[in-house]
Amino acid sequence: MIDLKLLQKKFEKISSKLIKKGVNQELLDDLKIKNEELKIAKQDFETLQALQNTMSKEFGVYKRQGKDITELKAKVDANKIEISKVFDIQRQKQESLESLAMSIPNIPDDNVVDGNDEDDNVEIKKVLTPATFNFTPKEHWELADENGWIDFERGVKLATSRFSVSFGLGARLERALINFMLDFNRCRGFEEVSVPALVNRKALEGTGQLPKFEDDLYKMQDQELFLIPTAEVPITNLYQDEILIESELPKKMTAYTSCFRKEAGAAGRDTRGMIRQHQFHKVELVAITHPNESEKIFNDMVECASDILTALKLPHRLVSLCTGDLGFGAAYTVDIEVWLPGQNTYREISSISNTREFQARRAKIRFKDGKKNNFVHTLNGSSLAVGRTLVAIMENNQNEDGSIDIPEVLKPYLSL
RNA sequence: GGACAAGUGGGUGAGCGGUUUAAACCACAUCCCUGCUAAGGAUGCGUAUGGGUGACUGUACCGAGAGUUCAAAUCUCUCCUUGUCCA
Repeated sequence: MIDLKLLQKKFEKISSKLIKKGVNQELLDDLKIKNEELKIAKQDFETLQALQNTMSKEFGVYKRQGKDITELKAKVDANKIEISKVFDIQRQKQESLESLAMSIPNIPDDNVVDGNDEDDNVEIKKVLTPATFNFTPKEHWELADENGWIDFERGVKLATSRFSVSFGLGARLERALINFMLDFNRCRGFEEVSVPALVNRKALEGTGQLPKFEDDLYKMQDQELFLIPTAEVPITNLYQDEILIESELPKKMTAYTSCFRKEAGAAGRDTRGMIRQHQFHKVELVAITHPNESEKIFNDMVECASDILTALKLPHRLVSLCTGDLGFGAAYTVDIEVWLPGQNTYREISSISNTREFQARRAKIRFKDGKKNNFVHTLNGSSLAVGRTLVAIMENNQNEDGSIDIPEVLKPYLSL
């Protein structure tokens, strides 16, 4: 959640930044007015409440002294009716402010480039040069099919479209990639955790998927539980409602989970292959840090994900997202895009974001900063999307006969 | 699935509807005394939010939510969680 005090103080500056992220002006004006109104309503309520408390105490004194209480009771009763009226106003304003504030995205950092969509993102650097093929490279679904690694039809049979089944070396490669990535991250100081794949509403509100993006989540029918769209949700919320000791920071964690997304807004996009599936494997990095440290750790996380691709000898590039392409909770984001020769383009394989205190404020993750409690910074990033990594391996390592070279670093994981 | 019990500041743990302004102890912080593998004393010490330049102060919070009452940690109801004993 954005800092309402800060919004109030620097309304022009902050609202202009939020508008660049696609929030409309009226919403922000409304938020400002509601915030001011709530303050007044609260004061009204609290004044009456204070009066009520004093009178109640007086009541006790009267009784003890055996005094007549009829007059006092009349006053108290009248005040009580007034309180309930004022309280209703206050609560209604509180609720409407809260629901509005929860749907406002994070404020982009100053150095995020203005832009509307992914076309305005800025390339930071390229790593490794794509190989040239002396034949026309195939797309991964052809290769997956030829090698018997992935069966898209049977995935549809079992569930619905955008589900697939991996077989044999394809399945083993996925598992090898997961283990390789987890080990790699562990060596970079990220503690491995294993978390639930179902989480409650509060957790999703904490990281910002709710209340706005419920349409993209799979929800249980008989319980208020959702399948996680990313491990970021359970890992970050591990420390929800906690006050951490400064010396415990940073907390750096990595986890492998399946992720589940309805892909509600992506009808028609990437319908072939395993680029965009409803269920996919992902190894995630999350860091909970002191505010002073978050930028440094952010860079570590980008480097970690990029180095995994380098270790796999996969050409990729780093891209800084523009304001219009930033996710809901992110203050700034670096995407890593891997080269896919079959598609002759770079495709997102990792997205690393610093949410600064946006999620911490929502999930109430704080640390003792001297005498005061302060919000931590939370960061998350994929390292990496497993399915897309497999796609990249297939397309980049393909030979003319359709066979695929296994990356050296994975061979120990495959007992090859 | 059934029966019973419990949930109180960082921890342990008191709390007859109204001197509770949530005791006490531990931990922690600052200071004092002492003077060296110690020990003792004083003070402070929850969270959120509003007002005030500030000292200070208002309000809410005792698992969550509702109710009874002038007044609820305390009484009632529902739910959640944990524990124990059944199946």
